[in-house]
Amino acid sequence: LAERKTYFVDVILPVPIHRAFTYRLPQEWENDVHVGSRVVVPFGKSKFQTGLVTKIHEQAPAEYTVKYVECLLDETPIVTTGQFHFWSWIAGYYMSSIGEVMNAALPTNFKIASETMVAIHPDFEPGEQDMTEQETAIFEVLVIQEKCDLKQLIERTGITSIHPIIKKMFQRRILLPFEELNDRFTPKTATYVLLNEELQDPEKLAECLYNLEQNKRQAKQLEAMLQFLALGQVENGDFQPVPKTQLVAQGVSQASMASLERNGIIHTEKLIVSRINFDKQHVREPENLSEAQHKAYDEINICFQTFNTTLLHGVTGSGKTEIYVHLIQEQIKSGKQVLFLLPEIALTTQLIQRLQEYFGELVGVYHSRFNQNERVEIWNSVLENNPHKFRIILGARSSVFLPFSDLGLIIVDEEHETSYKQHDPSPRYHARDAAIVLGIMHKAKVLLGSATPSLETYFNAKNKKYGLVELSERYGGIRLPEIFFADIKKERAQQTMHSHFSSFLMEELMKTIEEGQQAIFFQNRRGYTPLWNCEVCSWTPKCTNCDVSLTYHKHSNQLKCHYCGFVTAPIGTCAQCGSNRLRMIGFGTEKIEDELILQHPELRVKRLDLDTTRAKHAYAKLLTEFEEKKIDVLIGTQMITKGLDFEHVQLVGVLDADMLLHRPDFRAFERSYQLISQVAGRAGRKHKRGKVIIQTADPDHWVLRRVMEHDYLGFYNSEIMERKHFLYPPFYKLIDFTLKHKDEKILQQGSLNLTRLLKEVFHERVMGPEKPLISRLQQYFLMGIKLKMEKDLSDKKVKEHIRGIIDAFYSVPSHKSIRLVINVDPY
DNA sequence: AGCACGCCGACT
DNA sequence: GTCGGCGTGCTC
Repeated sequence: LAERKTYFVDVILPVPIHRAFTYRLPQEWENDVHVGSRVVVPFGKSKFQTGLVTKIHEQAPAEYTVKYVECLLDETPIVTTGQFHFWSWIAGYYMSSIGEVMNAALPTNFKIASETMVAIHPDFEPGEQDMTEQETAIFEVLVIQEKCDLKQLIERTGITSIHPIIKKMFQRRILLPFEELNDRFTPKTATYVLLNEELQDPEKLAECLYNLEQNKRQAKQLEAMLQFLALGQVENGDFQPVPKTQLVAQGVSQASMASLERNGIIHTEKLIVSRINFDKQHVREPENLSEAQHKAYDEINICFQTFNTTLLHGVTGSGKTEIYVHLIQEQIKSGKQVLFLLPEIALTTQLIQRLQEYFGELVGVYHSRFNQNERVEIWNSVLENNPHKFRIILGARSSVFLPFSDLGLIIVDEEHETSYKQHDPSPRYHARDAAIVLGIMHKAKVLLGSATPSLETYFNAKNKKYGLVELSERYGGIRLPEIFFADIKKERAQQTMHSHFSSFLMEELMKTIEEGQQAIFFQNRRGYTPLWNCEVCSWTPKCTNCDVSLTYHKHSNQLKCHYCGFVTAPIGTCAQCGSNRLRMIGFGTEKIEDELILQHPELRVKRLDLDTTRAKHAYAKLLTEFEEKKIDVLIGTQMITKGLDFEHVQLVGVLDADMLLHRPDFRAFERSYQLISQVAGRAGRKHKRGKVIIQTADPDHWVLRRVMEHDYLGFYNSEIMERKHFLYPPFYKLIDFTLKHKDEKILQQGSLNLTRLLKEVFHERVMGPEKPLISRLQQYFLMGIKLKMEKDLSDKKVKEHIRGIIDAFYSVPSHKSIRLVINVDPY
């Protein structure tokens, strides 16, 4: 009798532990398990988790008793070996665990845990499928409960080994993971015209058309019907719904459609316009490139021969997108996959639509706030390298994690955007930098695009690490806006200020409105007043959980903490000295809105910031209203700077440039240059040059001068000198350590100890410990330590050292309760 | 990161 | 006397 081998699997679990977990594999799955298959495993005292198999072996661990794999979810891998390499790079470089990377990479619906909610599949028809006794038991619980997590389901049904059954029920589309509907991005609906059911039969349809033809009074209806049939016809002779707007565009009148509906031939329905499926019939050829665009396109291709990564530095409105489209087209022709990265907010814009018009269903949109089932669908489609679907992925930062196997090109649009850097849950990766590494792994080319490149990127391009292509001509000959300064200091002295508005700005606003045009006011701060201040003792109200002064929101009449969400009622008297002389310092979008309305009640003023776009559809609604000229002045935070083009914006006002410039952060000037240039780019139309007015107390500030002259290179040259002088990126690499603890004493001691340990290895490269700007967040005191390192230090060694130091740090009992956050390349 | 186990204060 | 606070240590 041959001896049976026992197999074990090493599994990645979504926990911040730098260790592999070994499980024993039941015999029944020995032949089906693969590296890259998901398994459900017991983890901890009473929980289940989804893990990913990284290794199959026969070495039984000696020091502990191994648990069994509970359920094998995939008979074929869902993650490629290439992805494992990429994940390890992310984990190593950004100092997170591989489990955390997995967590960021996999769509939620891939992960089944004890707390996963399941529900009955909406398409499930009762009686259609035979169910076992156990399946029926599960089903019945869900009939009553609608949704239920797996832990409860085990309790209610008494089935101990529930995962394999759930897995089958998912596959048979009886159940699905339950997902809360996301309000902000609910599916877009449109009215569609459909053929009535009985006319789907070709004979009936022919008869119907004949009848229409016979009756001269129904000529219009016949015409409408023929239009409809032409638009709706698909290859196999069936008819699909046609958008009503499309029929109207073809000249079909509402009246004839209504008649057809009355005669029982057609009907209309509100249908969801799918974001990922696109009608093949709309595919059209990309526009031809202008001469300048064509030149840039050729240069990019030349750069790609020598460089993995190339920067396309194109001024706003130079038509970078058209160049991207042509590059994508080339990749598609040679059968390659394309990844197109965009900042989170830009994903809601016209760009998606435009690409879908060119590439139809080859375009897939991958966005954390889209439906999770759609995400799984895209994942699987990319994984199987389906040549007809989702060859082009348009996505936010997390789309670098898709299972590409044949990637030819990665485009990172608006490369300088800070939202490419993940902040909160670890891994704190930068999608642009990760994309470059991904490109190298795939031998794919990477194109970075921006009108205002990050210093790092431009530095690399200048130093021949990346290719560089400049596109300085605006498409269609539209001129860059003219930029002026409103000297706040002077106007204050002359008393010509109208509250926060200079008379210069107001005069220009009135001119703009008289000409029937629109204006955008930019103030990068929401709320009403960021600071209340007692005139007597200079006390300010602060958050009880964070070391942050509270922002007053007038509309809700609340004092809010923008860091933890703490809310309290406004106070009339100083809590310290009891005086009632509280004055407001600074201003946010809300106050701008209020005062503009107060001064000009005739203007239609709206505000676009986090507070006004939280509600369902609010963002899209505001934009449409603005587009339709139902708003004269749109006041907004940086949300309005992102990739939106409005036809009628003639004036852009930057209300407080100084606030941007004087932030205590080494990137403040860079951010200011980028933000102001971006808002400025919103001004101007086909026939008239736009105007930008920047309110500042220091109109001679060199950064503002460079903005005014549209002189990126000049800005870059000065700023890069500063960076070099003060040992900042791109010359030096930064790693931030943040320690958190509820007890300030313990934190202080811990910070000093960690600093000492770091200094033993890194010496003068260690800065701190220092109280960060916000020294308390959500009841935790914070302490910061910075590491500034020469670029040529071995990254691997640096991180090995840091690992060792952290282990040494946590071996001290009193440090165990201190939380440590490491941020590599902080933004 | 969760989460169970375990040791000290304010309540029936 | 207990219920529950969150400090500590573990997860194959």
